[in-house]
Amino acid sequence: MNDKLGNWKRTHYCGDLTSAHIGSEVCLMGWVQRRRDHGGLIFIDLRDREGIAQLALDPDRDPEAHSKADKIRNEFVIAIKGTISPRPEGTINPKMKTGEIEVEVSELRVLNTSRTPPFLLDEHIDVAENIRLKHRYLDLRRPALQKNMILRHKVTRSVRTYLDEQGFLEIETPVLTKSTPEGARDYLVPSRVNGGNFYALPQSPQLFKQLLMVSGYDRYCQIVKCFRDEDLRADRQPEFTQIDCEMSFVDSNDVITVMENMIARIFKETVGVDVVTPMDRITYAEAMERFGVDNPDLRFDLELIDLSAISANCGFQVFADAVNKGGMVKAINAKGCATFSRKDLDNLTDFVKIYGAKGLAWVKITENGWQSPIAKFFTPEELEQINQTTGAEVGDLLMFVADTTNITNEALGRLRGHLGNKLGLTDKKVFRFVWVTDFPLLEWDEEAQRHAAVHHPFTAPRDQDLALLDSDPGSACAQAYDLVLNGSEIGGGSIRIHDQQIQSKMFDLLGISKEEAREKFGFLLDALEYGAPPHGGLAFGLDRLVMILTGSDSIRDVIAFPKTQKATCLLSDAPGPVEEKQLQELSIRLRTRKKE
RNA sequence: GCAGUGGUAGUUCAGUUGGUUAGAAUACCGGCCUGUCACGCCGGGGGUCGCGGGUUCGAGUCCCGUCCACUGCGCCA
Repeated sequence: MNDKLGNWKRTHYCGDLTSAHIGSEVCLMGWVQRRRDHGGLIFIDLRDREGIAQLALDPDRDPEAHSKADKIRNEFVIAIKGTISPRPEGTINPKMKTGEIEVEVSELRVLNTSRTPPFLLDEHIDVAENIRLKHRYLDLRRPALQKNMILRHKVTRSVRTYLDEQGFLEIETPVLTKSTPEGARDYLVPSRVNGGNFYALPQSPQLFKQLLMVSGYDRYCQIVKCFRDEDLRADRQPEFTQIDCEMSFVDSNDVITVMENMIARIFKETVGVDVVTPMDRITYAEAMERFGVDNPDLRFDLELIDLSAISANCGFQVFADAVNKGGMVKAINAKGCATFSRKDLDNLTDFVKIYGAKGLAWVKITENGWQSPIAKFFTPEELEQINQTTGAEVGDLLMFVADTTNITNEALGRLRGHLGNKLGLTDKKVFRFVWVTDFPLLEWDEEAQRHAAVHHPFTAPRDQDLALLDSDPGSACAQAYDLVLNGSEIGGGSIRIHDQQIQSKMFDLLGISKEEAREKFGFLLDALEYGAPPHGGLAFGLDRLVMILTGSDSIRDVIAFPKTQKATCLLSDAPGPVEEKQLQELSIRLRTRKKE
């Protein structure tokens, strides 16, 4: 059966071996990636978290080890002692990091056997995700995921080193806390001792980090789990990790500077990329105008062009109506895309419809002018005006959306991103950062017929916009900033309100009564009255950041034990039912109970 | 909650107009093989066609329902 580990000590990781080790006696431990049995000679690819090394077992050199190797199968755990030797002439494997050497095995111990794994743990194997998730401990044994986990570790190590150097203190905040109905849906935890009452898991440590500022810990940070009970996406999990920071006696520029230097440090130390600082900044208004979204991907152009002025009186009713009803007409000029087929264009039309656009007008610019279903609606002068404004040249494809401002921007903005991908303009090795600043403070919630905070209710308005809170609150801008990387929001923050009176005014604007504010946020309002310093901060989404650094398409590939789209864990089968007794202790009676 | 895609051997997939015993590759098992590296050669075993119902002489294939995974919309201060 299995051998004992005995007093063997591992001397090297498989992946670390190089020709510099030739002649060394080594002891390796790991998993069998693959066994190649030539009848006489047996090769074993031994894998550990750092890589793969080839073991050579010669029946003449060590018959005992060779006969043990005969029975070894994939994913057995073995330990070997042997000598590093150069591979014979002509058998060097340039595809392997350790391909110049192999281990001449002298002794072999089988530390454990393995059932045949449900899937091969090779790089090139493609397995359905539900099967990977069910056997996550095997999936995590694959080199690709191990690389991701190791890189994730390096990111948090960089963050902690940098923030420590900058004088930040890592302080933990409660995980069992109070439900705040603003924002995302809370995960609730019933209290046994206080029957009928519930804790909430934090959506972010927002209030506690502000309290820490009041307490004088003027630079706080925490790498912290946050929870939001909302539906999942490829880049969204219900529990996720934030790099959370807060600083006192600072303005937006101070926060941005400290944070972009942290990002530069991370990129240098994890992927060896030099990030140029200071990073670009654009205002929210400019982002919407040029890109239609507040998280623009600056790796490519394809900017949105406003044709509202030209369209207001044009002969095409769809365009004119959109503008005259207060909406807008915008276009994208996809250079050289006049070759798109009718089917391509139909697909793009379906794409913009997802975002509420009623359709996508298009024009192919040919030698003979406009080739387009809408060409007949425009006068030659109007055609010329549109050509000039969009910079249209022969071979180009113009695409138009005419709708409300919001729908036009969103539909074309998303189409821009979609085209960027389709046209291969989104190189994953390129990292383009941009700070988006001056977000609106409030947005009008049509359903609730009141203002809602764009960021959160503790975000400070710009100093110059304070007066607007009384006259025209909807046009006030916030001291808020998002960091966008390659079209993905990786972090966001703001200067907070530290003046209790302004905070009260914000609650008024948000339609939160004095009583309600006291009940929900009383402890914060009180704290603001005891010498709260000016402060602000920011939180990065660690998972998304690592996703981009590793080039992953799914957030699940950078989380060790992620959840499915229905927020279940296929490995542990969570969530699951509980004993009736447990429910009784929690004063909970279920409306329905699944039959066991 | 909604829309789309998918679910057939351990795994990745094919399966025509509804028609013989549901195939391939790979993995697995056995045999052979002393320089392979996704080794090779020979042989073998392996299927609740996601689940439930219906139509039919006959369903992997058509219809209804349902479950699961993924992508997106709504949602996510």
